[in-house]
Amino acid sequence: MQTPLYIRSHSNSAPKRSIALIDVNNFYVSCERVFNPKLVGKPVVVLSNNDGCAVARSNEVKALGVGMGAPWFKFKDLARQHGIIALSSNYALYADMSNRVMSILRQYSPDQEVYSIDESFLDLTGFPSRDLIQYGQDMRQRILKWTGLPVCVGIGSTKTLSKLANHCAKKRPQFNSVCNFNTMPPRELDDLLGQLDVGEIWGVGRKLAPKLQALGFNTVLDLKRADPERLRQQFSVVMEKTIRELNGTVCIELEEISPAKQQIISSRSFGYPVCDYNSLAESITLYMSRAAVKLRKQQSFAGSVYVYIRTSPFKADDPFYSNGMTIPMPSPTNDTRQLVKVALWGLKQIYKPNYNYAKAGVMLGEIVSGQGMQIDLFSQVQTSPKSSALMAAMDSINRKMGKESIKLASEGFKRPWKMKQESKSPSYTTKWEEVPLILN
DNA sequence: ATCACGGTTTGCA
DNA sequence: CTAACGTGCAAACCGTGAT
Repeated sequence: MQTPLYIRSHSNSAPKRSIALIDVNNFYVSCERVFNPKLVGKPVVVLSNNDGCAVARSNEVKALGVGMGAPWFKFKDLARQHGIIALSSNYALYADMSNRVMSILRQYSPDQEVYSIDESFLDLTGFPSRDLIQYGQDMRQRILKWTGLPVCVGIGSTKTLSKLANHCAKKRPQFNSVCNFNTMPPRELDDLLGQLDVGEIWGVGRKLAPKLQALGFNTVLDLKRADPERLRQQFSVVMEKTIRELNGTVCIELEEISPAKQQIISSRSFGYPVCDYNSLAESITLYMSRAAVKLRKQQSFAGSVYVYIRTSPFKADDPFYSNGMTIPMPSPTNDTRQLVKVALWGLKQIYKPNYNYAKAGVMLGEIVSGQGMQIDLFSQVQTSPKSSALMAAMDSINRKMGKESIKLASEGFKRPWKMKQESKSPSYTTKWEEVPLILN
């Protein structure tokens, strides 16, 4: 079970970095296929919360032209024609599978940044560069064997380059799912970068790509050769960093410990339009409870609360209303009850009857750390021992007994507004009662 | 003219 | 059967009032 890990050799001069980006192919769809092999080879999409739009597509679905984020009701007909199987998202399953993948990857380097639910950076600097392709193949094999999930590995000297290498590993069969830019001859690499669209670059999206193209930067190579100073004027410091990273200068370091959030959001669209104050109040209570759990998990305190509600911007015949307000806390807190109370007060201020509300949410702001207590004299965090003991007890019970075993009564029990999830798979790995019995 | 601020918009994944 | 378009975060941007 223990595979030999390379011993990293450190030289005194700053070595060329080897940074790997490992990412699961079509992650949510692949998770579903692990537990339901009938889905293999078929066109499958996973829908966002509320069964709103496509957030993961199998290759078969991509081939049918369904874009990322396509609204479900708009391609339902196409789905029927081609037998696309649409599933609601099952975050309990994906989170659990993600944890398994991440802990396997952790065996391959002491320096890991978990970048998203399905992506991880590993710093492989000092590992013999020519062997890294084999090392990457090793990761792939092990993850496939132990979790059933297919991954691709991209390696480069910066995070931006490793992202691009990963893209090549996925799209270009000659790389066989592992692509190492660092072992390619410079000319060959530039030739490859010259074939990649500028929009493939990490941080260049829907808006920036056309702007860059208008300036004549069509390929990754074009941007790599751009003048970072000049583009910084025209765009921003982020663009300058991107260009330098394309040239192999590390500007974006691995963040092994994720920095504490400066703001924490919890919001949801409703399954059905909501008009009455009480339903809104229930949902706000629930969202604030979740936000407060996140806040305490990073051991912080919030100095302000933002609460907002809005109708659907898509329904032309319904009158539109959107409002929100920020409420400063007298002193930073992480007590659910106090935060909920303030949020509900805010809701009362912005609520107007007779609108069809489609979404509500809360945001915690002016977040300060509870550890360093980097707070000025006038706003000391004052947590009564009673409050923090209660919150700690709540969190620990919910950790042990499952989410929301204990909650405020005002969160509501019926939740008629709760989101639509019409075809969710069982939580195979986290809920016994949902696992189907297999007899014979 | 410049700054700090808060609220809003933009952009990305 | 209806009607139906996500969420979380940071950074940039922008108007305003104070200095």
